[in-house]
Amino acid sequence: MALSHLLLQNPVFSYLSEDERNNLAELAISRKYPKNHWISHHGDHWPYLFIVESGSITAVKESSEGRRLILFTMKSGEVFWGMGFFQTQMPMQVALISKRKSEVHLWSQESLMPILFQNGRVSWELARLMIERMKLASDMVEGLAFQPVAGRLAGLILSHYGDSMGDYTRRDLTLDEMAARIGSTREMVCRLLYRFSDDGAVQINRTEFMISDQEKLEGFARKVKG
Amino acid sequence: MALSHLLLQNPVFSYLSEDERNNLAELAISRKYPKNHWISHHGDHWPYLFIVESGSITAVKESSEGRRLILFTMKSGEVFWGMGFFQTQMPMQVALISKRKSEVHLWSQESLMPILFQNGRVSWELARLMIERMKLASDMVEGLAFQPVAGRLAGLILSHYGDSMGDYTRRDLTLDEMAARIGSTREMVCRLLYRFSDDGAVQINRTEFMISDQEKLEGFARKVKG
DNA sequence: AAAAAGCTTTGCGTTAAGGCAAATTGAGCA
DNA sequence: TGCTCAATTTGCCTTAACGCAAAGCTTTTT
Repeated sequence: MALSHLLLQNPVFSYLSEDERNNLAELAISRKYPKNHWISHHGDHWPYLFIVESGSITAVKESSEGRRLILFTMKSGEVFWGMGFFQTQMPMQVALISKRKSEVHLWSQESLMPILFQNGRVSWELARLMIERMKLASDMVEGLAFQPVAGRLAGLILSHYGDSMGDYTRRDLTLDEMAARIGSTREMVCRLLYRFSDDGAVQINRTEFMISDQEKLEGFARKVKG
Repeated sequence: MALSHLLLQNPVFSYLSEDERNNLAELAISRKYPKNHWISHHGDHWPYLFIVESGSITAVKESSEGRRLILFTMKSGEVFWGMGFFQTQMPMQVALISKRKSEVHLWSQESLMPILFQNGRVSWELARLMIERMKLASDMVEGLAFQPVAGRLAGLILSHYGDSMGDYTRRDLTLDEMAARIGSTREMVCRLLYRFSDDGAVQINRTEFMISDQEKLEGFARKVKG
């Protein structure tokens, strides 16, 4: 069965004994979501922890004026939890949305807590995972506070298209998606892409895209406000 | 002794047995810092966890252009840790600075880890504490991404001067400090304070300050970009 | 194949945020 | 008391970041 395999591979749950793992697999609630399903909303009480089986789930913040900020995306094998899993009164800080047809396995706080109390190593590894998320949040704060929009966009391009350096690739992120990842607007993103192009850092047309000068793009990414 | 008392009061370490707590107290490294001492720098490898005995420690990010962002301040009884405490390779994301003469008790990763492995409840409580920090980071991200500077300043005023609603108080934060807490500049803060004053939300002069209309200030705090 | 829907691109005007420098004022100290 | 130094305040000017709306392409649907 796929779940026990996921657990065995997992950097947190692999520290359970085989029995405990089987027990855990029993307790799991498995859910399938269609594309673009809202799994939870900002403000919800949602005391669950889950592991992604397949598909992809994004964590998103939304402003009352309709702006979006995409914080991160989770794929197969990744673990996430609602704030309410640890702090009973605390509501969700983000919405969770399945970007594609996805399957996840959930545990409620009550069902998982005994296992965590019993097993310090697993709790520890969970804490390590939280540190990684903290790092993401920390980087986001730093970007928003110190970098101009152009710098954040350059960083996004490098991390997202960094592999296909020098080749023309299909543009697989819409302007709106890019904007939501850096906290800006589609128009700004469009203008900046062509500014990067004017500077020779990238080549771009309506459907394709290439990083032509990594150094230059890194230069943009390093620029700070002030 | 003060440390064992701190540990007994602490929401994390109070779950240790008395023996374990005494053992923990033995292992602690106690340090006194003068005012404005840099305990660690951004980028350091700093694998420690600590509890504040007295004074106050602030966590700060700095940009290469000299901008500052104050993330939070810790006082007596509060616990914090460097990223390296959990993830050996991970450098500090913030600098730690003692704002006043302060004393802290530190534990290195090696000395504390066995206790955490052994004691799932303590690890769990530590995870809960991390969730609280995550909430702070989450709020900061939301503010930076969605609120204009005026909104962030209004929020700061409400949380910092909210107690002394309606009374003239000494201005105990400099413009630079306020600016560093909301990710802006002293000049902006100054102008906005007087704009709030023009709108009747606050009263202000060079040395004193009063919230005169809480509702109005909350109105500013609620405004969002877009 | 035509039409609709969804993205992308760009011109134009506006506002928020910031930078610099000079003037002003307090607070602490010689 | 008078002086020094740090913090505050403000005028003036610049730039970054938008917002809107009109085109212009692609992709999907009918």
